[in-house]
Amino acid sequence: MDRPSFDSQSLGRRLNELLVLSLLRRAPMHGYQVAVEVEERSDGFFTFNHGTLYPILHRLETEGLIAGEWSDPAEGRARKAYALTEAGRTYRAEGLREWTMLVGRLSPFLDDEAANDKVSDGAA
Amino acid sequence: MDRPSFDSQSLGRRLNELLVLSLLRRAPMHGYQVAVEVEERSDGFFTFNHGTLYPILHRLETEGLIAGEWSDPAEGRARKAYALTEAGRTYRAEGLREWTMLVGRLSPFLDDEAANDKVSDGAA
DNA sequence: CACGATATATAGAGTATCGACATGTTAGGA
DNA sequence: TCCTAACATGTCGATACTCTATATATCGTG
Repeated sequence: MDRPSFDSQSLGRRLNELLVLSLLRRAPMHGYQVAVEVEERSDGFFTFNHGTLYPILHRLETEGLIAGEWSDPAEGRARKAYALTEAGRTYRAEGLREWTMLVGRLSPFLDDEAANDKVSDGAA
Repeated sequence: MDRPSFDSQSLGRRLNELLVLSLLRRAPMHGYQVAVEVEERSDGFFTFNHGTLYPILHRLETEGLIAGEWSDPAEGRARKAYALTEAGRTYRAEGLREWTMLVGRLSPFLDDEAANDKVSDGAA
């Protein structure tokens, strides 16, 4: 039983991937569009620098989690639309579970008033 | 306008700090004890490698968020007990708010079924 | 007296984001 | 037509953090 432990080093990367995969889940998008959508839909809370986003997309594509396809050259400006693959869907679901677990596990550490009440593993 | 935005790069660091500060909030502890408590109280989900924990403690002390005090040499094994300072308490509260905000902001991106319901004026 | 657990500390390696730079296209106004 | 801004993708060096391994020293027990 590999009890899922927490890796603080890759947390940022995982979260960024989760953001991208979740956006692509609704509909295929190209890179620039992903950046704009994330920023707009979060009121500027989440942002993607180009130097961050494109390497992420390349990585996800290399790993087979998303599939990129260049637009028809006849259709004007060249764009690469990314679609979520089956593996990507699975990966996203797994990442979502892990995120939820992290939030849940962290909670008792953060609000220790509640923890005091609940987890009195011994009279202090 | 300092709308708090999200910094994925320092997320791991912030979370580790939040864990440490939250533990120290209950009572002063020395480094080794922090590592043991975190691991025990989370059933092994969170762990602190020594090479990770001690630099964190040094950093927090340098920034005045915790105050370390060496044990009385007469009391046997040398230990450095860290206590949360006033600044540390403030910093922890702020970090907690930011964490809560992150979780809240991320939520609509992750479960977009719910978002679908909410964004479109669906007659639920 | 040797050994493992306790306790703190540092150095080197690896990895990922960030900011800057680079390239080319499309649409609109002067 | 020319020029500018927005669109669209891409790469590279600097930076910053954790992780693994190593080092030192004390305490209790057999």
